[in-house]
Amino acid sequence: MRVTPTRVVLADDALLFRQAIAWLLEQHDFQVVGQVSDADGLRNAVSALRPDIAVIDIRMPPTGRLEGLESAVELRARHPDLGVLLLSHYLESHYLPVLFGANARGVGYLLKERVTGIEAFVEAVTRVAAGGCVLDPEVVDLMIAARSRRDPLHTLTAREREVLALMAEGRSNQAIGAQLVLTPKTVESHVRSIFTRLGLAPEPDDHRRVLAVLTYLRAHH
Amino acid sequence: MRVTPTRVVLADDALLFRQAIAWLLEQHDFQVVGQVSDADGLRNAVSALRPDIAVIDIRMPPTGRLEGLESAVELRARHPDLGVLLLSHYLESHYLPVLFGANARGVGYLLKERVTGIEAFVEAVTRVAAGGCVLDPEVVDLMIAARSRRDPLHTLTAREREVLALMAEGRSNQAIGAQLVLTPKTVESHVRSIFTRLGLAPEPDDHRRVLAVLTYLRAHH
DNA sequence: GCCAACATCAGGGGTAGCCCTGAAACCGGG
DNA sequence: CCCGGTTTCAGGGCTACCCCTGATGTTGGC
Repeated sequence: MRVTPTRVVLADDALLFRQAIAWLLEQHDFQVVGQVSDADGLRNAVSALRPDIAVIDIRMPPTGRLEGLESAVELRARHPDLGVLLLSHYLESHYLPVLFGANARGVGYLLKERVTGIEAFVEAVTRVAAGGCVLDPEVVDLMIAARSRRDPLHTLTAREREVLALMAEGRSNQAIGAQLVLTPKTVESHVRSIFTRLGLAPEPDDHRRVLAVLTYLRAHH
Repeated sequence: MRVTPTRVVLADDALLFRQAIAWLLEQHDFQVVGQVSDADGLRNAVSALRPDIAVIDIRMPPTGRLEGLESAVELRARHPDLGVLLLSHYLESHYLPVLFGANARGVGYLLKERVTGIEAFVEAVTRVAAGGCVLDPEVVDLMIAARSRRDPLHTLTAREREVLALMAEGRSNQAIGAQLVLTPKTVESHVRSIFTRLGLAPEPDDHRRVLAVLTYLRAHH
């Protein structure tokens, strides 16, 4: 009952891997309309063939550049309806925000070694081609981490922000407790909670109280 | 052999004192071209008579205003070559920075009760009229105190600033020692020295490490 | 109504960061 | 040449700040 099969363009500089994926996809009723090995080819193929989805391998270290990611960003801007599924060995965090831009429709990012099975991969291609969003859990973790890096104070509770504000004024735990009417133990409890929430693990080289104050000051310009 | 005597304008609301100073200066080959008793008179006299120097008494508490000081600031801005010698009973610290502004050429500030002798006073008038700078030692003390309040880091040694810079990055004493090749004990020694130099007494309500970091950050915008 | 998150606090323990004194080496200036 | 300031460090002590677990009451959402 399939009227038109999903049209796929494959981008990968490794011929073998490309062929393998193409064969795999065609076994699952996809139509691989083009295979390219570099960013220019990808651009041209998408413009000429108008596929439903581009499956792009980001092959970077140590040889290649980030051209896969860069052209992915470009493609999403130029072809809003195009699905883009990225495959990578590593997690390239730098381009994630710009890649998703405003919306996360028709985009995917999978880590190769974490794709458990063929079914999961095919499922991902289908979902992305249909405008869905498929992200490796690790990618999700990293993005929320990045968000909380942008405004780490939003992860704190109101009370914790009060305590941190006083810490940032150079007050001692004793003084904080006196001002907020808390026992010293409770102040310590809040301080500990602040540390963990700000992602400040107890490194021997860090003075976490100062680091917490610094993040607080940065968030308040 | 004096071609033109130094031309002086005297400003003081007390007639007796004014006359006494005028007589004293004329005994020492100065030419007192004008005597005034208020700020307006001073302004007009300087504009009309173009003296080399204005000797101004700041007569304030409890009656008068700070008009002497204010007009002194104004005069220095309007007449860059005019010497201005201020006489005061008290030390008025508030106007000192704005009084000196960019340069301290042709300006003087003496405390009456600390003028030891007539020779010293005459010498001061001469120096200021010639574009020099005469300041009571107490004034100097107060200015450097103000400067060290404005930039407390200048009171630190080079090594202490290195340590404080690392503290301001949230590093622990251990990490600081490792980076600067110091034993932990030496780091502690520097930290203690930084505290005392920044005037951070061991108050139970203060977290001095944070306070030291804050002053460091303030000094670096 | 229950569960999760928050806020409060206690008990009990470790140690980094602080205190003080003292001392040695160096260096520049009166 | 000695003297004050800087830099380096040790010994010895104290406690504020940190860790962990666990308990209680409150709140808000499903």
